[in-house]
Amino acid sequence: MGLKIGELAQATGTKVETVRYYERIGLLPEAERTSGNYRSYTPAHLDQLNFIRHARRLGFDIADIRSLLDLADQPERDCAEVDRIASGHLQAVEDKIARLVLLQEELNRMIGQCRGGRVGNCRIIETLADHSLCRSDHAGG
Amino acid sequence: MGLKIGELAQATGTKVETVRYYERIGLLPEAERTSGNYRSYTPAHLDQLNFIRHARRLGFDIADIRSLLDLADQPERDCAEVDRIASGHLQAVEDKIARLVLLQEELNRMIGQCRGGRVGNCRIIETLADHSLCRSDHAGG
DNA sequence: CTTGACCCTGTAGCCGCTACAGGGTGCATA
DNA sequence: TATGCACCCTGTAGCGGCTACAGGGTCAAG
Ligand SMILES: [Zn+2]
Ligand SMILES: [Zn+2]
Ligand SMILES: [Zn+2]
Ligand SMILES: [Zn+2]
Repeated sequence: MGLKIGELAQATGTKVETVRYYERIGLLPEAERTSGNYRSYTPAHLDQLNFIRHARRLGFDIADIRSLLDLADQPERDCAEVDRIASGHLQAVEDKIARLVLLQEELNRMIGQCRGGRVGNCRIIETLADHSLCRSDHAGG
Repeated sequence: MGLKIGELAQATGTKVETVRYYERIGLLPEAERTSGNYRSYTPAHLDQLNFIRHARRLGFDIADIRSLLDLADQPERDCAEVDRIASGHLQAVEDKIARLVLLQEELNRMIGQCRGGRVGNCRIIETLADHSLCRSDHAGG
């Protein structure tokens, strides 16, 4: 017979609750049940969960993973859509990095201007109170 | 009299609902009410909300902002704690950047290996299915 | 026959908002 | 005076991606 949920979880580095969550949202297909109502997983479940977890570790969101699983199920299709999803995600990652680097620079500047002493004279507090002391926009998003 | 919530929101680039949310969680002090039960904000509220929004735009979480507001209220104190909070946040930002750069590299590799064609031969799908095709750990966290 | 590790369902919480629904207020205009 | 409209009020639920219970059932070992 198949894997119990705990075995599947362990084999994929997932928490048991997360496996159940994936089933609940329809990301992982429902497993057969044993006579005692335990879920019983197949190697196909194992593969799919590994795919999901790997994609998650690469930062794909669940909607993207749904699409990717769907595509992976149609091997005859052109992979342009796969490429589009991956490239879109890469772009999002790059945007995030760019925003974080702006924050990093601004925080470095702020912290570098603090010479110790009292809060009343602290450049960090002053800068937080007044964005015009910032160099970059570190905008919103 | 003071500012209405919509005016305060506009003046600080905040949504009205967000202002009420900050009040609800105790981040922004409660405003006086007019006879018609409208909130009426003072310049002190304006300053504090600007501080909060700026800190948020710099990525500080609400717990940190609470501490920073608390410290800003005690100008005689040593600013070491301020420094500690800001440096801790900077460190978190740098960790995030490092993780995202790993993802970026791995995604770039994946995408670069796709030569078009069918999903059944797509390197992106293959890599998602098998982490051993990855170069880095792009770990968890 | 009991212990203890595992499994089940269902629900609520995390963060930082955002988005209603369903009502009240206040001012301008007809 | 009535009507319209922009704004305000409270309360609650939803987002994503889990995580953490509570309160019960199952199963193998000793
Ligand atoms: Zn300082
Ligand atoms: Zn700034
Ligand atoms: Zn491809
Ligand atoms: Zn990998």
